[in-house]
Amino acid sequence: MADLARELGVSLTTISRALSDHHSIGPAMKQKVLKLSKKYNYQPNRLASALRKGKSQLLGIVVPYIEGRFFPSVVHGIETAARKAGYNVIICQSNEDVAQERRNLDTLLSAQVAGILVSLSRTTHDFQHFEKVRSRGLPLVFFDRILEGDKVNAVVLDDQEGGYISTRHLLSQGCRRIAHLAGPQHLNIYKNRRQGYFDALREAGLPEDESLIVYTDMAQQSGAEGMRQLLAAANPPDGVFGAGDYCALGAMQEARRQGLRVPEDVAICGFSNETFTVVTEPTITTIDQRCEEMGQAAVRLLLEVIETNGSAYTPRQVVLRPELVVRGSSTRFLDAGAGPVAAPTVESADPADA
Amino acid sequence: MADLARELGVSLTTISRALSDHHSIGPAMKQKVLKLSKKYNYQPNRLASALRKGKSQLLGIVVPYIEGRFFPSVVHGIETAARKAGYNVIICQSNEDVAQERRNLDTLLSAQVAGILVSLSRTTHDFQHFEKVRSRGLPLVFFDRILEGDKVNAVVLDDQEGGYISTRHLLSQGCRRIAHLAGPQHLNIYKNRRQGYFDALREAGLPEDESLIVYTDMAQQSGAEGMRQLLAAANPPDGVFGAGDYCALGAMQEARRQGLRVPEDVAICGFSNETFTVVTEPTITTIDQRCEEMGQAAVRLLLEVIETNGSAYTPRQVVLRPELVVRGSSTRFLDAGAGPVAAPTVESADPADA
DNA sequence: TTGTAAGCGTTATCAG
DNA sequence: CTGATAACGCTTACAA
Repeated sequence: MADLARELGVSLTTISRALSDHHSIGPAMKQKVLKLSKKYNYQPNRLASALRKGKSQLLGIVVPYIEGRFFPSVVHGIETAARKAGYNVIICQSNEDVAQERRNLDTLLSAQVAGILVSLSRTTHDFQHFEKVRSRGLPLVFFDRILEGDKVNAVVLDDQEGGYISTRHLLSQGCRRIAHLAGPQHLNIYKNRRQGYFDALREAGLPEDESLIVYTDMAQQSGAEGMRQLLAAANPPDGVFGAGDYCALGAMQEARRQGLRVPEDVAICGFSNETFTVVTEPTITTIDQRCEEMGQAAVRLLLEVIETNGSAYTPRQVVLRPELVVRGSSTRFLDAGAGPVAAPTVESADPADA
Repeated sequence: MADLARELGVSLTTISRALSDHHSIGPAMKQKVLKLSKKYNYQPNRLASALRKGKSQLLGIVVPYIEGRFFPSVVHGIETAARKAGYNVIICQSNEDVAQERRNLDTLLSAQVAGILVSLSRTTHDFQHFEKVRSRGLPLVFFDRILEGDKVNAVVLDDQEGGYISTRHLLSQGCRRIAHLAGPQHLNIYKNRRQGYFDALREAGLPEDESLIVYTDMAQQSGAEGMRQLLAAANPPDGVFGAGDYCALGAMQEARRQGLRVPEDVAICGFSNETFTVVTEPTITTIDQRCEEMGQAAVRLLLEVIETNGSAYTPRQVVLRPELVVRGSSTRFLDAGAGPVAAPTVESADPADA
């Protein structure tokens, strides 16, 4: 900047104003400055700018890890939305460890981020370490994994709705005895998915039948075992709603192993829209968690808080509607009259060149 | 810091020295400062520090995107290694677009990162936009997707070796007519995988038989079609090396559809160790690309360059050895005498709670 | 519309 | 071992 000022015979201030599009700057001068800055390949030093302004253009992300399908997709959504708004993101992993999560927060505070997006580690049971963040008035938004009961900004998926539309879909496909492969009930997401399942049954006038529920650890093998158990019963199910894709897959494989046809003899739905659901035979009907949208919504909410800076902002919760993705494992015939359900999507698994 | 100085009646300099563990500081004073800084919950301002020192503790990453299996895993490796060395990472996506890649670089330069890690976008065909980086003397390391012929620091996978060990494994399982589902040959990775396949055949005294090679676009469906073609021939293969997991899966499904047993009638290997390879029936033998290690190696290399700052550093290429992961689709009997090949691994697909 | 000067929080230099 | 001071590159009152 100093070089430009010297060469144009103006002050640093003028240069600064021209570059940052300040209102009180002549268009002629602005053009001159911009042109010269191009020529000199000027790169603004955002550190200096942020230091002076007391606000950087960085957003901090804390996630348990960056693997599997869910978090990378959310991060992808966050990065994309953040960049669009002129922000960069700095990523931290807690590795499911509160202590590391605390250190992550310190790091982000030190980096003077403009706001923080967090999905809690599994070992986080209180908000103590977020007090420091809050006391600095640093905007904070949680996504997916949150602690209940606290008034915080958050973006979450409506898991209950997910269980509901999934079960409803099975009903619409003619299933009348629908089993549920449930997850650990101390985790909210699984409790809610189960509740949605109950809701749909009740709505259809069907009884809650505990013998149709198998509690699993969500693994493929556990799903297969659950299925074995269900099929061994006197009155086996004609539909299965799995709380996750892995256990749904295990169930499907077990059913086929026993000579049953999927979906004709037993229809199956999973949850999460894992990558593999599109490569199995048949492909698996599942619930999409709107990972990208979650990231985008989280950024949107965060920017809102950042912009309404200072003024008392009432914490807000954004609840995303899950999306039913109908595929082969549940498609007995095209859906009719069961509400807005998409026809089987044609999806191609896109192999990356890596 | 000013508060601490006032309260302790010493100068800012002393505080700074105590906090940054400078040698010329009394242990007594150091303790006092550290203690008080804890009490006041002092957070260093890394922006100010970086501004003054002219070097931040940030590493920049530019990847085409953060999805699928490969890039998230590499990023995970990078983040982990970087954090261990006291660095944070800023992530940018190029979305396979050179123009965006250029902007990403500008962003990172502006953020005053200490070094940059890049995996090139598919539309990048020259290094022009990296000149700016190089001219600033900013350390630069490429990984996975690089431009050949240039002398740069890079970490890549030995794809040829991958094709070689995969084919060799099939040979060791008794296969004698091994087909190859090849990828687009203008991409180096696929050309190299095919070359490794040839190498293994030649070593075993088997001829290169073009009728055993089908060129695919790597998609599942394309693999199925390729398999159909191969099986329709007079002399069908008893083993298939697919250049990717998706096409290998398609081939496997087609073989089973035609009543063949996998691996007994035809053994199959894929490439990339995609997540789904562990949930199929049978599970798919594949080549692991060492994603984590690639990230770690890239960081290691970058830090080396950063540390040997200024002095002429000769570009170095790190070549990672791919790892054969033996699973059901190729295991006819336990391997013996074919070199160091792992026994079938017991892996569990770990469903995330999300 | 432009310029002057102070200052963001830290560290390097030089002098005690 | 400690302190005063300048400086990193940029922004912003305030003054002209």
